[in-house]
Amino acid sequence: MAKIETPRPIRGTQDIFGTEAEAFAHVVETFERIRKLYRFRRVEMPVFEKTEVFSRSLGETTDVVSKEMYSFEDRGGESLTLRPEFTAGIARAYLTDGWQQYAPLKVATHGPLFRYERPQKGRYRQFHQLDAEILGAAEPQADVELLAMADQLLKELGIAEGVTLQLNTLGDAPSREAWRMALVEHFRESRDALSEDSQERLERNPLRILDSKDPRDKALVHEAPRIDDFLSGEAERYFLQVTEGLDAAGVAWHRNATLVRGLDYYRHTAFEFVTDRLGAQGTVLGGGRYDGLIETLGGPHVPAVGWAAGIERLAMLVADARKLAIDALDVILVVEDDRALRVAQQSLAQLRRAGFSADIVASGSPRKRFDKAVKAGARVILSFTFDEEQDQAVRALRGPDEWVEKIDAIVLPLVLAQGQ
RNA sequence: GCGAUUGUAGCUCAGUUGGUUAGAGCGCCGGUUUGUGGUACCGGAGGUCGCGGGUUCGACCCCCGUCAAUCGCCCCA
Repeated sequence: MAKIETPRPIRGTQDIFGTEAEAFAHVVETFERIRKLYRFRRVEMPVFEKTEVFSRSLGETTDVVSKEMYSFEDRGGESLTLRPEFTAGIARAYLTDGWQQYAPLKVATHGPLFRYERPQKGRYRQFHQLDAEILGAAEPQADVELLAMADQLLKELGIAEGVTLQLNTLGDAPSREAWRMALVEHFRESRDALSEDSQERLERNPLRILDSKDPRDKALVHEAPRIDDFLSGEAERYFLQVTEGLDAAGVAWHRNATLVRGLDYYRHTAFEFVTDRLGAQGTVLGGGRYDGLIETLGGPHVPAVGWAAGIERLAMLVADARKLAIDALDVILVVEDDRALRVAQQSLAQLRRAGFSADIVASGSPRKRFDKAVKAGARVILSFTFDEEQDQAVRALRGPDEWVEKIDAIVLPLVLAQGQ
């Protein structure tokens, strides 16, 4: 007889369980609470979109679009793509669902995203992000508000220590373009001294050379032209207002003039919250301003800012910090004699209805059940045995008096009512 | 796509320079002890040693291939 082979999980997907799942839920719950404090509206977005939603807005040459998208044809022959990020889909909805009427609009969401990449620590093919966006707001105050929210989120998760906010400006479109050309010129001069990867980047995405980890590149990056020398007066003023706003809001930040973002649509403010506690995947939350994005989807000029945070990465930090409350179990029921099973089941149902978290041990060798119950770590152990003389089940409780009292008030009447 | 490391019981791992029938702890199941008890002991189920080739009288061990996981490069949250 042929053995049935168990299907394996898809590479880069995760089955999250136990402490990790609790940490994951804790991150999402904290985010939900905080986004309400900042008055961000909850939105639910589709997990897939027409491929062009992403290919147009992220830039055809970016790695995400050119080699990391899960794209497929549906039965109608249309090219669809599992979302690799939230922003593009939200921008699309802003146009197609008439959200322009609510501008400036603050929205928040979270859920799974998909990128075909080699999995490693803190990086998965199906991963999960929190996301917050402000659409239709050109003021630096919007950037500040978003960053303050991110900062508070990390603090309330108890993981702010060792996480720093790296902040930069990419300038407006003319500033960014002038800087880009100067960078290309600078790196071309010493092209042969660059790493192989960076020689490639020089053609495709020269800004990325700036945050290369290769020591050969680092030397050249050190002497590279800085964005500050290319900022227009307006761009400079904008950045100043952001940093002053952060100072006023009490959000600590560090200028990082070599911080760039991977996607084409970013302008002005760019930022990352970074830690060194997660190996190579140190970015825990990242985003910036994307004033040009909505135009690439055929819409009007709509200034916007947003960020996304990796839930898995946040959850790993939370778990490290052991900030999680263990599952509270109020009462564990033990059926030490199967003749007491009915009363136990009755009690279990009533206790749960009364709001106690409760579980039951009623299988395996009866003489070993009590030990199992003890190991469950409940506040109260409620044991059911059978009295031969009275010919009925009897209960016994152990635990702190106030708990025993409350629980017995529910259980005792059920025991007394047996057989009536 | 590239590199490094690792694949032995449900889990965590031993397994000598290649040598009889591959082990332990935990967990699970059963029994004994105790008898209001987180004890101790005994027993049981569970392995094609990731998969496929090769070398050898003989492979968990050596060689090749392959798959997977982990970590890193790239890229990103």
